[in-house]
Amino acid sequence: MPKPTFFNLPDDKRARITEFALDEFAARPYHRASLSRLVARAGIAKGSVYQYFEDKLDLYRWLLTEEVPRRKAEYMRRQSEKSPPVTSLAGFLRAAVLSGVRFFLADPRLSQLGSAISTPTDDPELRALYAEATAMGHERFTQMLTGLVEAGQLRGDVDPALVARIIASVLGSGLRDIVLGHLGVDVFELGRDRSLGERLTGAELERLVDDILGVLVDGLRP
Amino acid sequence: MPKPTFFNLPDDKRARITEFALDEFAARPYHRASLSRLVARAGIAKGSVYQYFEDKLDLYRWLLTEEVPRRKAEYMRRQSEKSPPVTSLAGFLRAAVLSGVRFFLADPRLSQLGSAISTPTDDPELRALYAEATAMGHERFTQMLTGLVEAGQLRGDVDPALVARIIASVLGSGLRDIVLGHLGVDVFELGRDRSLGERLTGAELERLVDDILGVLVDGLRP
DNA sequence: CAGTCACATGACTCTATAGTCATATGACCG
DNA sequence: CGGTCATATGACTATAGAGTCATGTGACTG
Repeated sequence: MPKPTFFNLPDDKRARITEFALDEFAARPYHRASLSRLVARAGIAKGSVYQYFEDKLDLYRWLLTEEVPRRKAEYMRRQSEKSPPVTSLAGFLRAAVLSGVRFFLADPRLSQLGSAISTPTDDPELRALYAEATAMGHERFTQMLTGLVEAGQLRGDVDPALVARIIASVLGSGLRDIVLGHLGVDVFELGRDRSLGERLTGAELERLVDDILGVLVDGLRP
Repeated sequence: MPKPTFFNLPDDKRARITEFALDEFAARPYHRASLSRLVARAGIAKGSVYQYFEDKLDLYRWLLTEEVPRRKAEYMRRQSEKSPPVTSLAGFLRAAVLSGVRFFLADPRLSQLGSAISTPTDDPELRALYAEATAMGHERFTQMLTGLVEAGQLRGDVDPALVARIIASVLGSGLRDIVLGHLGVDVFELGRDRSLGERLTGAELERLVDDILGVLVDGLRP
């Protein structure tokens, strides 16, 4: 947890530091992210970081478990207000896929950071952090699927936890790879130049999502 | 490319160095892997590494583009000799999934290294290396799928390259996550203690694969 | 005005890395 | 035996990172 000093900071200064921290930790894996570079860019002294946070991991943990989820939830809330509630499998998945891609394109930094929790790491401390963050999302997702099975919208002959993992792998890293492959760019390029994401028109996006959904819902059989 | 000196080495010495190099680069992402640790474990001098290779990347590139594919191809060849040739979609996918999981469990080190090519990286040199290695596999896979469409085994209304990506995401990182989630272990734990993989019995494996295939082939609809 | 308190600073320590290089070893040859 | 050539070595250099700490600053207070 950040120290009180961090929250006592003037809003604009705290916001500026947060932005540069998001930049730094989204652009590089944790161990390659550099506090020296962060402070140089943000225009603060090295020692100040340790006035605000316990250490590097404390800063990263705060971004990952507080700041990113807060921003993502806000984004998702705004999205879901625009569209009607869904009950069908296709509707549920369509909403999930579309908002996933849109969030991804809207702020690649955030989803890059968010997706870090599903990458394997050799560092035990990071692993614990990632496991904690992953477990929350996975459990909520499995519950939603169980609801769909009970409503007769989803085949019930397969373990919902397994189905959750399959869908998660397609909609998680899989979706990222598909969109990036379609755009012909790399996550880190996208992070540096957000306008690259605008290459994907609304119509192309719908087409892409419908194709993925078609395969997920109806399978690969002709 | 390794220097001639490396290939002039006595077979057992070269093999020992290769083993420790596989250990080191499988256990840690490239930038966290340490040549100092490698030479300490392998019992050679730091300078010797530079008698054998241009630099760290040269060693890593050799492992990734020569040694790992050679070993994987060997493994796959032995596997396919045991089973009859397949032409149906289900048969094709079943063989792909089963051999994928088995290879994964047989030597987590190799598949860990092999899967590194599909992880995003901020390092341009690594990205070029990974892109080269990925492109080869992806193209071959798309061609096989096109063949299945022509044989009427696979729906043809969706871009084969997209289907290839969906399947690849499920059978690639997705499959890894599913098996690991099922075992309740982590790739790096598995790499350190190979016996963990034996917790998954043959029957459980078949069941798991059939479930994944069922979802892939028939879709999520009840 | 003197004192206190929260915050800011950047030079510094400690540690680890990739890569270098002068020197040594030892097998083989004339 | 003397010399040459491939190979081995580990102390050393250069670089970069996280984290520390003594010192400074400036606003508010009695």
